Amino acid sequence: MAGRKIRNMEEFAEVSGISRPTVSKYFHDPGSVRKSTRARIEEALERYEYRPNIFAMNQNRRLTKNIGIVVPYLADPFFAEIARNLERRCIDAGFFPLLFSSHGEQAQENAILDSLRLLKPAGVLLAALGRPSDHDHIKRFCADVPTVLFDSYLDATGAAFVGSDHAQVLRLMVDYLCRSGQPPVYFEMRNPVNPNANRRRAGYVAAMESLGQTPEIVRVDGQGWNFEQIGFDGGGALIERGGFATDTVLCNNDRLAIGLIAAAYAKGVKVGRGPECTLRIAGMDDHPFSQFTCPPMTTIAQDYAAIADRSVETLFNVIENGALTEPRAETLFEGRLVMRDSA
Amino acid sequence: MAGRKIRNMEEFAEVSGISRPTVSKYFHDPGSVRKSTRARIEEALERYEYRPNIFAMNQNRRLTKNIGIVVPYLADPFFAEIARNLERRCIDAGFFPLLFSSHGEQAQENAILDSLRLLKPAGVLLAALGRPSDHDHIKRFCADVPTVLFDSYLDATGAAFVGSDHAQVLRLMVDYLCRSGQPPVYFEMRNPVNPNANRRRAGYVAAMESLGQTPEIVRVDGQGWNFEQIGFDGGGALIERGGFATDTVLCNNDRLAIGLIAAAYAKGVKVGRGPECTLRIAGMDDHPFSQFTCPPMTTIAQDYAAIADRSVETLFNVIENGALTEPRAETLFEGRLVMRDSA
DNA sequence: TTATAAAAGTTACGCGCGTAAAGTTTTTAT
DNA sequence: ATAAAAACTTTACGCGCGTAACTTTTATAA
Repeated sequence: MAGRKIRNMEEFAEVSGISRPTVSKYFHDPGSVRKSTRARIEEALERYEYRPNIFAMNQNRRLTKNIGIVVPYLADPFFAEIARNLERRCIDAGFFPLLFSSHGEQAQENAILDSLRLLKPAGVLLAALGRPSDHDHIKRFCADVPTVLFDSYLDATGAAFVGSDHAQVLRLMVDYLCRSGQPPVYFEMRNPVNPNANRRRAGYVAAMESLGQTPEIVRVDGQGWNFEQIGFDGGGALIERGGFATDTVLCNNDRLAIGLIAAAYAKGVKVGRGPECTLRIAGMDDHPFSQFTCPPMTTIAQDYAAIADRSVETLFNVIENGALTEPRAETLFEGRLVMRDSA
Repeated sequence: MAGRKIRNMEEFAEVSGISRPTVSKYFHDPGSVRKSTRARIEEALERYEYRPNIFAMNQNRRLTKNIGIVVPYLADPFFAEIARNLERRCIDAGFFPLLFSSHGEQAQENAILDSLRLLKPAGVLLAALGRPSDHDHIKRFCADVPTVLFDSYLDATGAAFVGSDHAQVLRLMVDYLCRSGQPPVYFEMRNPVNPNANRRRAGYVAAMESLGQTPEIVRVDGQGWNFEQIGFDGGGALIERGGFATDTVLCNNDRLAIGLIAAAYAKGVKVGRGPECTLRIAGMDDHPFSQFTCPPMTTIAQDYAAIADRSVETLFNVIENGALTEPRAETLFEGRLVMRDSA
């Protein structure tokens, strides 16, 4: 750690006594150079603390080490948690993750994809906005860059899809709720920005019908990603107007459920399974905060780590071998019922 | 929107009938070229949809348009929300934000700073890990890159600091709690990773003493950033062992309070100000979910938007004029008491 | 119309690195 | 020891763009 400052690979090659192309090779793959050469480079590396400029590297490389990660809304803890898992796995695999949030806006999503293209990423992990997305734009992007879609389903786009099996998830939850009490009413936003809303609703309807129950859907107004607030406001109004068709509510996602549970508390409605309770509320996602609602929320856990693992793994596969299967590979993870006290 | 694909500025210059250097000038500042030239370029721009490669631009530019944003832990909604605000403001100002999370690890923070240096960012907005940070590493970085620190205070590092006035915040909260009931016990983690823990504790002690009260601090064990869990576990154990010295608890931050409120609920302890309540719990930060706890949390709001605004504004100032003031500028925002029902 | 300034074009080099080709040295195998 | 293979060095060019120096064209003024 000393001496002159190293400004580029040329200078570093000089002080290490190795030619620049060989040094370049070393950084591309340390195992590709002779042991004695590696030793000399690594010794110099300790003395001079040089690191190649990753953005200059990417200029000529066919395969860069950049991985783009795009989520629709990063302030949503679900995506924050997924992103955290994805980043870690990319780093562990020697890649350089770059994280972007579309902030719920199509223009932003498109802009991110455009910028990402310039970064020449080895691959991209994309959770699209869903309905608000510019599908053509995304498709064009996927044609140029190896892309694995996750969480948010877009038809026939990208090299692979990793998400959750909403049909199974809803069946699981609806089964449980019907078995343990009154059939659930489904609670969602009227204009859902959440990318999976439609599939979940369909899953609910199918599950109810297969049990011989009539589906009952309640929709509340609200714009944007402030789900808790929307659940709180809409739920509160509904409770005041006499409550739901049954004593059981299944929310489209945990954040909506968090709002609804808070609304019930505010209105003095006891939530839970106990004898003195008059409302059961269930969510979906096993949001990081759902275990801290009062009462703790019964929900369906998505295996964040597994989704992240499989997404990254699939992407690396696509990067190395190209999109193998003609109809793109789709991995759907099953959910796990997390029994807590709210339903 | 048609014709051949434009691969670089050279090709675009060709189809627009303008020389490449002039085109380059146009992209640097559209107003710097003749009106007729600008018209021709913009016309070609519509026909061919070309955008310069931002990462190649940055290679030679003195001042790039990249802004690095670094937060200690992005899965924490507080930082997610701040990051969202910062990103938006950078985009609006024509910059290109790049977001990184240190994931609570020093090695990660250092690696991010190293990579960021290569991006030749115009400036960096850094919320450091705090205690776990490699202060020397950060200082060296700040010497090379215009950096505004925010939220997490590091002594004499960076060109400016924007954060909150913990002394004022604690005074406000302690005053309120003492005035409205028993004096608060302070609840925190034994080994806080949260960067502001020390200043907050000091603020608590000072505020209590100025009111003639004896500070009482309770510390719970726990590692990492899973604050709710730590608050839940530690708080639950404390409640079982007989509770706190007074009936009022002030938590180091909202997330800890969320856990503690959940623990109280689980143990059947009524939280709030009402006559039947036996525990008051207050937090700090006005975390996005704090209004949905049961009961809704009384806390101190930090003005996310103002902090983000000022941070970005300060950074732009530093970028344009260099670090003006010798002792770096420090902006401390006051908090606002958010009276809800938990205390 | 002519002088003059401003803008645009031309040419050339540089950023930090990838990478291919050709020649040289070292290692491994025979 | 000798041949073959492997690893290295040298040389040179390219990525997409910034930018400086110089020449030519265009706009403005007198």
